[in-house]
Amino acid sequence: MGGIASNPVSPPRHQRHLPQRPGSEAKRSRIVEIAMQHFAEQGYQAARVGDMAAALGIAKGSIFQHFRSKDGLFFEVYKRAVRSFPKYLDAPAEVKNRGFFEVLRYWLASTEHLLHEDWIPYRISLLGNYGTDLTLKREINRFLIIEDPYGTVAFVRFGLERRQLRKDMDVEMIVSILDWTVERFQDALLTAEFDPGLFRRQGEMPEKKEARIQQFLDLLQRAIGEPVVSSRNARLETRGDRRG
Amino acid sequence: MGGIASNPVSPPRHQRHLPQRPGSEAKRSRIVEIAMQHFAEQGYQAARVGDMAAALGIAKGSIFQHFRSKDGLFFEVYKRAVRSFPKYLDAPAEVKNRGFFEVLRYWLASTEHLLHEDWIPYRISLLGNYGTDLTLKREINRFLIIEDPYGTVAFVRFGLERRQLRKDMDVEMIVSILDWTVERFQDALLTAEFDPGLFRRQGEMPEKKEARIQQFLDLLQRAIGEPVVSSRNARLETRGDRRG
DNA sequence: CTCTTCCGTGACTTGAGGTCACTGTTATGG
DNA sequence: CCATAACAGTGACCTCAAGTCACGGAAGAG
Repeated sequence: MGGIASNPVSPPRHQRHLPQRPGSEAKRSRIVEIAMQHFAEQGYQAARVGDMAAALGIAKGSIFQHFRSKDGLFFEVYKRAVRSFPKYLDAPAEVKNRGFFEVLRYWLASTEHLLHEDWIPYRISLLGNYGTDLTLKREINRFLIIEDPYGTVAFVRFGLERRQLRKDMDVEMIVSILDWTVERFQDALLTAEFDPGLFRRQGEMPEKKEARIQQFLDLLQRAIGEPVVSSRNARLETRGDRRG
Repeated sequence: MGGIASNPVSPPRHQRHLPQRPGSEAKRSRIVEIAMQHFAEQGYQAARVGDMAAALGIAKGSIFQHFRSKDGLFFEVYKRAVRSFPKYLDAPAEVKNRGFFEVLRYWLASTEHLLHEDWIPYRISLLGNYGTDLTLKREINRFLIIEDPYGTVAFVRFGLERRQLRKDMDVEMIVSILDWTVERFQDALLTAEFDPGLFRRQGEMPEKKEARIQQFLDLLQRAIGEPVVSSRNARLETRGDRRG
């Protein structure tokens, strides 16, 4: 060493400093908000950081002062979008009282409505799931595991406590299956009208939508639901039982 | 607008002419082959068209004579990769004789092995499914629907004929479910060792892999399998029936 | 051998992400 | 109330990769 101890400028890392001043957080937030619009409207690649800066009335460089890169900015946008979604157990109490699969039905049926109100975060999550680089996707998945933003784990526990889910599978497996299929089913439902051709199959959705949801719920119930034993203490009173 | 279209389609005027000379197809093929390597190794964004040209010993411009854009080139690469995979019903005859779910088990168990032999096409399909732009993904999905490269539809028909799949669901629904879950399950199995952290959950895979496959098959069988009616001409002799 | 058609080329253009030395701006301290 | 330091913001600038094009050479056809 032997340098002058008071020299604080020694860091060879010319790492850009993260904002620290009070008003800074608000600015970051504004950037994220505008960026979300742009990403949602244009897609990841086509969205231009320069345009966002222009829309904000600031210099492009300023954006890179707050976010290391376009990827980093998108990641922040993605996190905000996903956090804005409701969790499974945010369903109304009377729905929750009717049990696991009714909660699921509730969300499947109302997603479309929520989407019409505010399609931007949905589009962002779609981009994050299917429309970015794999390196970013890795980051995103880590986030999803850590935060569990839809509260899937808690929801599965809820189902297990109510004895509506099988106990002979690991929780992990159930959570995975639920995540995968619900996500895809929802995407198929939604993109059928918003993004024709983006997802496969699931032809027309006019008024067959409810029927599809029913079919899907039945399927899930068979797959991960507690089996109905013909002669035992079947506590079915809380289950929304209908079957073709 | 700006579709993906790899083949420069019918120039409206004196646009660049598409290749017609005999040796041209072979050259196209060589480009796709090298491009596949580069995309697989670097990812979509990081792969450089210039590098591919250099590796081929040709000029960068030449690549753009055969493929309209990087996107178009990737699309061609993707198609080749996916077409190189076996179809469900390509399983050995003795496996097929054991029925639908045994065919599934066969592929799930052997995918890892196939992957070790040749990981490049697998990586490409991963990129196509999760790591490119949404516009490209739309093109990809159209292709998957039209070509059905894994023969899922035929496979489901096979299962229906053998009365191993429920008849109270549309074929489309079964195909969708199968596509979704198998794809994700496979990705989770494979990336667990090839791409740690890319996919969610499905913790350690050491020797529990077989158990996981079994669990997954059981689950699928409950979900889409023909229900086992206690007292009927249950033709179970061909089913791999084990249960915890 | 010549003419036409095609093919490959590489220098060039375009344009987006990202950087940096500098300048205003705001908070602290005497 | 000014001096000083730390920071926020700037925009000209850089880098680098996709995509273009006028040209020269090669491969048929006659």
